[in-house]
Amino acid sequence: MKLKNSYFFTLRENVKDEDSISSNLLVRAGYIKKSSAGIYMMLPLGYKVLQNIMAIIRDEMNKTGAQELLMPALIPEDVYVASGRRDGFGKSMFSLRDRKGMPYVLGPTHEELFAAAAKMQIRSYKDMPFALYQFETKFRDEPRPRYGLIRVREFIMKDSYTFDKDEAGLDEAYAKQFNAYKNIMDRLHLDYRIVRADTGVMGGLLSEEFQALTPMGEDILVLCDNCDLSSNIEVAACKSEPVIVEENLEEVTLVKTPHSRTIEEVTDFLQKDVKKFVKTLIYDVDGEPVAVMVRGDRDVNEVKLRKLLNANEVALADPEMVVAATGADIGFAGPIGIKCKLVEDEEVTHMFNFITGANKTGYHYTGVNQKDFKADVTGDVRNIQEGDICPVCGGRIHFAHGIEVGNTFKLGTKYAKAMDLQYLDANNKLQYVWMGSYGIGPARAMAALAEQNADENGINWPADIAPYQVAVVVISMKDEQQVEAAEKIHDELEAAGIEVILDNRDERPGVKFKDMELIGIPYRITVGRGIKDGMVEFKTRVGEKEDVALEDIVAKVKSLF
RNA sequence: CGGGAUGUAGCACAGCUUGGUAGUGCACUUGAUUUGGGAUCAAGGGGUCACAGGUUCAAAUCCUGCCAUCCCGACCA
Repeated sequence: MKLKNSYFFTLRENVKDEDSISSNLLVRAGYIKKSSAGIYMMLPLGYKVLQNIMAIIRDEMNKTGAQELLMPALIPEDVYVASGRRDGFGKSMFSLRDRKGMPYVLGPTHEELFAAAAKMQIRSYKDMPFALYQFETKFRDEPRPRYGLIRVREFIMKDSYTFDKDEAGLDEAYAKQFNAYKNIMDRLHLDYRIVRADTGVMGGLLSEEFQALTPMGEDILVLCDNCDLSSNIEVAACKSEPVIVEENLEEVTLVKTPHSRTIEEVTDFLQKDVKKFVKTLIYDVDGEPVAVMVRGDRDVNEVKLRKLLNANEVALADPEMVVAATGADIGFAGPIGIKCKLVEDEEVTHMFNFITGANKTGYHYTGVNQKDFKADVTGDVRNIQEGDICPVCGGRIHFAHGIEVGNTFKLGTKYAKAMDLQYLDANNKLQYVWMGSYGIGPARAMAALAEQNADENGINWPADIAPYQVAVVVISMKDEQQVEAAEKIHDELEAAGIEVILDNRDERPGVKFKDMELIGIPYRITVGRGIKDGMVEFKTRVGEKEDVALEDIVAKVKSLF
């Protein structure tokens, strides 16, 4: 590829409406450009990287024996109504009507259509197992797109689906896909962790996420200093510290706490350790108010709460619901005398003589103990924190941040039941098909790689991901000898199947060097004044310069691949 | 969906308070001098000041509405 007369541009400054290292670099380097909120143009350089990533994914998918196909993006709404997921997705589905008024949606994920496809194949247990996959554009109307390619509203996803006759078959298929995902992450050179996660809208038996580690990642990964615990915070179990029993139980005392609503305000006012407080939050659980008690320095984990209560939707209650449940303004809720269901975090049962709201505006109770109220449900409903005890081994917990690049689900028979996907077993009995689904976001992988491999000069792609492996920079386009030699190197490398970019623009050397580093080409050959002595210069993206004889340079570069 | 901010040249911004010829840097064009790490000088091109109304002799500037984008939160596969 020769730069002159090709589509290529870079920007010297950061752009205002990009909010992460990767998106700023990718935009500045001319890989992508925001078209509207959460929707991006994939420009030639970006599309090349994306295709390199997709090629690796496709290769690993094919190795599992999965077959590639392509589903439509435009899907009748009925399909999601039938599976019961129309409401689950809610506003995050793009929906539209055709000329006859028929409601359609733009597919956010494709379990339903794949189940329909499987239905055409499956009659008996002899028709399984098999696996299908696609690279398809997904549409999800995110409330808040951000971080460039990380959280977008339109993106390509590789999704695969496995179909088996029983759980053992699913386990095997899942293991195969899981292994392929590990290979993919390794071949992409991503620094990643695999964590247990919530099954969310997908439902099913098991969910594991492939998280690319980066400080800007939106997901919090719970890791242990001592064992191999690895979990998304949304499902990380908590274990309470050893209990120190306090013998002297105080009596409940009403204390005036004017203008003290938040935990910070009350702890400041009463001059007590925040761990002596219990905060009581009012949640709207499927329309009903539920009070949730956690220690003052803890956060409620809504995923755990939803599971504990077997609920569909959990959200903080609006002010009217809070006032109705507590009889007081927001900020004074407590367990004593609350007029709704009461959930107590397991850790609170180990606390003595603590402080709670009094359900009376401007007042709190001190000296509260278990005997003073009655919880309807007790369970683990808090977020684990750094420094907590590992629930598995007793070691200490620390956090990492990650970008969810891939996710694997053991769906079980949920979709088969919803879509009536059955087969005849060997005993001539109808059984439901066991499904797995597996997603990976190539563009997220691209952003995560840029995030993980950036320095002050730009991106530093792994060699087999970069849009071009080698840049040949001509120092002076007026020097025919240089131009001739550079073109020869370019042509020979290209003939050898190496992706090479020839910077033959009429620019100063500094501009060319900066640009090649910004876009992240791993190897650079500079053809300059040394050509008079038959020498060119070789340099890796982050390494030192090295003089190489012109006749050796092609062989040297070839030997790197 | 709540709170906040911003829309002025391809990019980053100033100008708005106090209405009166549309500005700066980068990028772009031409010329000269340069030429191994984002050159210098000179001369240029490029604008419906998001959009729609209103006030005014006169609106980027004041008022109303609207759209978009971003940030914080909520939400999130």
